[in-house]
Amino acid sequence: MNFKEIEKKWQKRWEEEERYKAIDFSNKPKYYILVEFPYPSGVGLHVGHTPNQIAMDIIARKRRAEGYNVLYPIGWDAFGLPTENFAIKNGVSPIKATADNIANFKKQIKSLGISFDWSREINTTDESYYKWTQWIFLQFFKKGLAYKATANINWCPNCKIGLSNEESEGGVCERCGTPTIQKPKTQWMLKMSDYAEKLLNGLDDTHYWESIKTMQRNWIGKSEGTLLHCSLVSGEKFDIFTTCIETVFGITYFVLAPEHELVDKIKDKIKNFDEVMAYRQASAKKSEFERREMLKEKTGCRLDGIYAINPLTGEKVPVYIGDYVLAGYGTGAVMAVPSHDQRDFEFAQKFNLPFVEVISGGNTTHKAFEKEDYLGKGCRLVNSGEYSGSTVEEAKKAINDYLEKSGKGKRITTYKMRDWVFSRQRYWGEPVPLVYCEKCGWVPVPDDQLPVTLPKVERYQPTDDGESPLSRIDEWVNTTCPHCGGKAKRETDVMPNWAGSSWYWLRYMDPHNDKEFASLDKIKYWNTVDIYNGGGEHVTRHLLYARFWHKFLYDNGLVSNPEPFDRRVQQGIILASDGSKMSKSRGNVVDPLKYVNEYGADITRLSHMFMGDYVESKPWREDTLKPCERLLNRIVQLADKVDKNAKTQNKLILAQSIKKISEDIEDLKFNTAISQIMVLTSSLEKNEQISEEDYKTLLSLLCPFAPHISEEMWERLHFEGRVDDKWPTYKEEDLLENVVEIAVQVNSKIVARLDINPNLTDAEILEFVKNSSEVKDIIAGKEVVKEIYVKNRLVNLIVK
RNA sequence: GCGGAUAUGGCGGAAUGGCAGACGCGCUGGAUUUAGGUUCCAGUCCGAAAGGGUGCAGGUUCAACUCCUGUUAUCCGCACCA
Repeated sequence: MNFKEIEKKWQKRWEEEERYKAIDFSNKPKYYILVEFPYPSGVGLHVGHTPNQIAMDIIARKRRAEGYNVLYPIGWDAFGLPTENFAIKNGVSPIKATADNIANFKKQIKSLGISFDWSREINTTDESYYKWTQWIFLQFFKKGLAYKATANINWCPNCKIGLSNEESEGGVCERCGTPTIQKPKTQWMLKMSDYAEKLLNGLDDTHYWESIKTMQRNWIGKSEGTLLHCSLVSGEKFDIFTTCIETVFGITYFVLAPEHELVDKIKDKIKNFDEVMAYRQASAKKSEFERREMLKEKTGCRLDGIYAINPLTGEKVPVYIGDYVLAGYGTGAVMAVPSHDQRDFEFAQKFNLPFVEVISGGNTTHKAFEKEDYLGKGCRLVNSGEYSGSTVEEAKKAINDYLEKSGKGKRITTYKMRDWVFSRQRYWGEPVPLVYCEKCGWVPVPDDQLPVTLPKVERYQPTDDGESPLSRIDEWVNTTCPHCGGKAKRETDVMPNWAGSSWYWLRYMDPHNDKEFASLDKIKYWNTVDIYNGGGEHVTRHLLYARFWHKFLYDNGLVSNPEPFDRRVQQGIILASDGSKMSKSRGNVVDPLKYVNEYGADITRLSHMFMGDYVESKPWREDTLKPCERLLNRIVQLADKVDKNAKTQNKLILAQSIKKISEDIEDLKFNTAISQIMVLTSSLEKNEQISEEDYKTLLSLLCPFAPHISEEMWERLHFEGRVDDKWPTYKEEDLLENVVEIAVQVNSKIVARLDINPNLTDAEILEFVKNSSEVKDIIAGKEVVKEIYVKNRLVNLIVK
């Protein structure tokens, strides 16, 4: 059988008849399947990308056969660094590089016979697309959710360029190896923190995997605690945040983040200010990466001559700065209770600071007795003044009440999730559609002037002072203020790669609309994405950004549903054969086209899905190709046995297969679904003749996995209609068996396997088992104290 | 350090708390073939057997790959969650 020729024929036919086009407002029930749209890199589509498209294609094809109006679209997430760097290196324009890469990807995807609705293809770098990315950004701006703030960027002092985290991995510049430093830069921010609570609560309305919900919850990081107003002996005030106010009597020092503003305020009073500044500078040089990696060894610096007062005890304690305290979380300052916080414990040991145990019941000689250890265990306070003797829970409440009454502090909720740094000083992104006017400040570009198109530049590199290359084009930068008509300058930063992917599923619903990003009618019809498949690496950031944008649009009446995705599932990463990550630099990228050319699309698809559990990451392997090829050849040969006059002899195995394959597809267990197709095929092969109905069922079950050959065999045998016109169903009664083998245990040990009639009552079966020759002798003369019968599975007799 | 996951034959992997190893790969033997390949048939967790066996140590249960506690290793993500 020449699979490749058949596949070309069917792919052409599907395209001509627009077979997989999703119909707006169809009367059929809708089903929206989304795969993360790929980044069209120069490496080409590789087998790391393809499983998700194949897997969702299987679901899409099954759903269509079941009578759904399926939306299964595809597009390109094409802005961003890889293409920009490729452009710089090779001296081609990113526009051309993107177009070339997309053409390549498209060819590869089409060769696999994925049933995308190509009429809805989108590309984040098209002006007609990013016009709306800019427009949505302006809605954030108009609602006060886009603001300017100073944030650190990774800066290479040698290349004089801002680097992404990826480009400065390990704290060194990827290009020249120079250690990077943290450089403050004014940036656009999106106020995601305003949506923390909504993003948290909204998870309850979704059907994401529980592990994904947990990761999002942890990322949002809601934490309820106490804001405690503290002051230095010299009078200056500062706040700290703690979740463990019950340990307040155990404070033996305070620690501020190195960048904390209080340090500047009191610099005249710090005796060792030079030393403090040196520490601060050393910390600033550390990347996030280093701060994380170096925490085995706590570092810090005492503020000599500075003491703070414990607001509850009035006690005088020293103050330190230390970079284990982060400026961006809480208040950038902590109360240190070394007996009950492990980080404080380590810091105190290093700097020889005192320990005061205030929660009894633990041992604090070698490590801290932390809240995880004492909460909910009825532990009581000690060394805590009037609170000594109270339980932790009582004390927490009483101390908080006292603080609120006395004005020394209050209960607050904080979130770990930070606002989103939304500027990049780069070229290949959506220009931020704002202009700055001396008189009017930041003014949005009016809707009728959108999009602000990305101008052509000669050099794609940022400037030496770290500004976007757009800042070099004076005639572009200089413009007039849309508000007052005076002189103004355009913002030269562009948006991050994440922007275009934060609303793309909405554009698929109405991809050619030039009046709105998508019409509300169509949004109402397609509504929530029913299943969204992507990589585990996007579970926190992309998924939160996307939900954030969607919720913002919902709050402004622009979409009809509060959550964008109902189900979120993820595929395992396909690694190279040796278990390492696939990447161009390693030269271990596997091109699916290679297998399509050699074996054809159907076998390539089957072999991808047969490789193992879809959800687990695994190395690429080729040894699943052969068995899948064998399977298809066997199914083709089986056609010779099809006989118009034959009657079905396979009710049971067919019913079992329909049930198992249907359920397995829903559960993303494609590997076991294929196993069942193999089992069914083997079973049918035992027949001399096969009825048309039986063979049709086999082809329909195979179709989502291997659509080309299924269509072809259906046509060759002149069956009516098409193979995917309807999904096979079965009758419950066909699943009933006449004889079932059960295991028989005595004292939980298997002693026999017996065939039983499952229609007998439980009592009859137990009687039958006890009287069987295999069991009779073993239990003779003993007392049966317990009898367990698990239907159609086993009998366990407990005897004494 | 934190968060999420994973651990089963020579290999990939199956198993609503109920017969561990489905389905494959590989391997062994046989048939077909001038030969190789293809295809087909049989066997294949370990052990001679009694038995043993799902990373390791405990626990719950008539019964544990599955649930609980602890522990180790590996993978992914990360922004030291006070």
